[in-house]
Amino acid sequence: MVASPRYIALPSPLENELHQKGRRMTPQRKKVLSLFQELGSGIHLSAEEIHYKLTQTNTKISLATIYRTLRLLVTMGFLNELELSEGGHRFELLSDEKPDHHHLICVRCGRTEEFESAQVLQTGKSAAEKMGFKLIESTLNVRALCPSCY
Amino acid sequence: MVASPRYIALPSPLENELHQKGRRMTPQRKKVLSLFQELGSGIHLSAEEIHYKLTQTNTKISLATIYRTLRLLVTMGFLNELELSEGGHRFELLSDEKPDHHHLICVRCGRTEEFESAQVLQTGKSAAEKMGFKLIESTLNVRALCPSCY
DNA sequence: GTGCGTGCAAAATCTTTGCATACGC
DNA sequence: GCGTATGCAAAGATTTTGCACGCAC
Repeated sequence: MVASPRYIALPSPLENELHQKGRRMTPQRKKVLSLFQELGSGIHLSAEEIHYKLTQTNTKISLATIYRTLRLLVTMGFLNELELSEGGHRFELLSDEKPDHHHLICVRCGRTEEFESAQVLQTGKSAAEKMGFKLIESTLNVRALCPSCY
Repeated sequence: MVASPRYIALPSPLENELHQKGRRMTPQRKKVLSLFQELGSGIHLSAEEIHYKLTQTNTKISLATIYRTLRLLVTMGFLNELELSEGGHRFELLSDEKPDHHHLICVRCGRTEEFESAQVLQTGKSAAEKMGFKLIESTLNVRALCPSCY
């Protein structure tokens, strides 16, 4: 399946958001978000990996700033924080094209595939309603072994 | 028929498992598993919480031993390791009665409820099949706000 | 110019590990 | 008694924070 990359609007949504809250667009923040956008919405990165990749491209940024930026971007809804397995959290770009995507994780090699399911959203919704909770999101993690690992 | 009140010390499943692998049942391991069994299968504990609770009941056990024991019990299939939110991993007793249970988590106060869903199992199964993976388990995490938090 | 953001290093968490001792079997 | 398990403390790994300086606006 070939999902054609969609073009993003002219004024950066991140910049707009920041300015509305009296905060600033900086080269570091731009770089972190750009990295995710270049790699696409199916990619999961750790703070260390982001640091490494940006350093490779001659971007000067400290790990502390990356952590602060990641927290900011998650709070603002640009990134999603994942807790799939050991070795620290990972982050992925949130995309309107895939509002309801889930993870199929190979427990041996860590390979991760995404899939979508409207059913899951419905299940989460009714579970939340039944207990009087207000749904934010549902995430299905499927732990499995990939073809190469069994 | 009523036999004389003789108490036969039945070896616990954990003890059996351990002996089969040339390992040992120790008071510490007994205590950790007992704690989970006393609290029931819907309870999620962190290593620190386990340490605190056992220390409260005059059990002498080090945090390092708790970490080692938790890893052991997860490997042996007695406990399940959860990565629901920040602040470290949590563990829960695995129970045959609830093979397919999921989590409804309040993102503000951390309150966690469990629910079951055959649908989810099916969704995970077909996702795994479609990619040629072999399913181990599916876990649905529903992030939400509980009635007290909104 | 104001005050938010960054880099640096130290601190805070959470978890693992080396080693000598204790103890289950 | 043999060899695994434990306790302790130190080391690791990951993430946060205090502070002075720099820079976006």
